[in-house]
Amino acid sequence: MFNFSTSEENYIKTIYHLQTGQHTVTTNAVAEKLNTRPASVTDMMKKLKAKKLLHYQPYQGFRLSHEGKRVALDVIRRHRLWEFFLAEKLKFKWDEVHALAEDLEHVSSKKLIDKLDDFLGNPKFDPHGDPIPNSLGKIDDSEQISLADLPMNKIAEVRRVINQSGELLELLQHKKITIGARIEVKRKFHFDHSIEIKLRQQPPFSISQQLAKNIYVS
Amino acid sequence: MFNFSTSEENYIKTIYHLQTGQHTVTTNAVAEKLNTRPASVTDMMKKLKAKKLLHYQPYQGFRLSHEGKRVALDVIRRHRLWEFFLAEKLKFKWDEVHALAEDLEHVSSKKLIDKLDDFLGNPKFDPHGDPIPNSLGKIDDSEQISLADLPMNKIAEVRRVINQSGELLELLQHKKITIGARIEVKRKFHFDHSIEIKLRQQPPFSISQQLAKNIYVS
DNA sequence: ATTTTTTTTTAGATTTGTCTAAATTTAAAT
DNA sequence: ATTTAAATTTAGACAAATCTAAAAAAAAAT
Repeated sequence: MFNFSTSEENYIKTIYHLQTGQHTVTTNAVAEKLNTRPASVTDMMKKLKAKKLLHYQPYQGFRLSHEGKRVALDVIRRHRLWEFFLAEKLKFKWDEVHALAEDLEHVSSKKLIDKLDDFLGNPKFDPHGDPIPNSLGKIDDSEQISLADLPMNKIAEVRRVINQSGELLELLQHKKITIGARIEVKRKFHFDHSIEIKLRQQPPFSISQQLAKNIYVS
Repeated sequence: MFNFSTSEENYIKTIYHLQTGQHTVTTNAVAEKLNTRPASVTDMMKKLKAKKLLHYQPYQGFRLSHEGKRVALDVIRRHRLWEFFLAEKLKFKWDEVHALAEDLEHVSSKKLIDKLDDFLGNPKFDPHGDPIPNSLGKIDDSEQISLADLPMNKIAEVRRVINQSGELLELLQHKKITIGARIEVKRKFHFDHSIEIKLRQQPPFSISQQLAKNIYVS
């Protein structure tokens, strides 16, 4: 386990997010994401290649190495845990937490992050619904779908809510729909697309399509 | 309100701690505290002088300006709030929090720190017993004395406990002596220097001199 | 198959914060 | 009052991370 600069961590994290499937990540894409110039990206790629954090041949784009992914997941873990902390404990709005977590994520004491994780109750998803890697870098990759698209009689877990308005939160609270709750669709009414759902220890009740679309489960 | 680099903040904070009374702060003293070389200190002093954060004439030492003190208190506020958070919420030992807070203190969003302050219940003292400046930079400068030295029949407030052993904490918990509790010395026994104390809503009871010496009040 | 355009890299410069070694100033000692 | 020692500053260099402008390579268009 080595230590990386804030700048290195930002590049690694960005590449992680950009690299999906087999595709190679391009210089321009990274430059745009990080608001820097392509030349700066090339400079950093040389550095990260020398540190064996990514595979890179000039003009051929790059991909993170195994070690690079490990570092990326570590940064992402820190980021998402801080986001969770900011939203859950400090009552920041969902759209405010990202920018603050960008700074906090670079404080990299492993012990600090693991204790923070415990303090927060080992959350599995951040306030945006993105999964939080555990201390080994393992990430829950189960797909999330809208409750409106959940097949009938399949039990799923509430992961997140898209809309962050006070009105929605009030409604959820009243219906006792909380993050982590197990939920099941019992019926679908085609007339208005409302659905009847069932929570544990409760009789079934129905909710509007509008609400269902805002709730994501997996 | 401007923004300062981590390095600038560290210099300002260090000078604040070193400057007591009328004395001027020396180049060597700062260099030693920050583990840098005197030449680096001189370089930074020029920079901070240009930013009007301190008064400085070559070879004459330096003192923070009004603005410099404001910045210092802001950094110190952030540092001590994070220390409180780490000790109180994440259950770090008192001797572990300082190093971590050194990193966290440079995340400087005012809103973040004010929300953290509220979340922690607006603590007045950090785990080492040092006062936490409020968001305006005002600091509680009341003296702290050992409970063993508190005059009789004078009500004081428990500020901190020197020793951080589990044994001591266990004893304090049993006696229900907590930070912030109002406490009063009722009698002093000269035989063994034990003292009889009284807490609110409780009958008086006595504690050993050894314990009293470890409790600081103000 | 060229030419043109786009992408990427190189070369050289800049800023911040640091350093070493030498020069200068101040303080201490004789 | 000099000399010596200690503290401080200057001069010049370096590493990290960035930039601009120019060169080179790859991709797209004719």
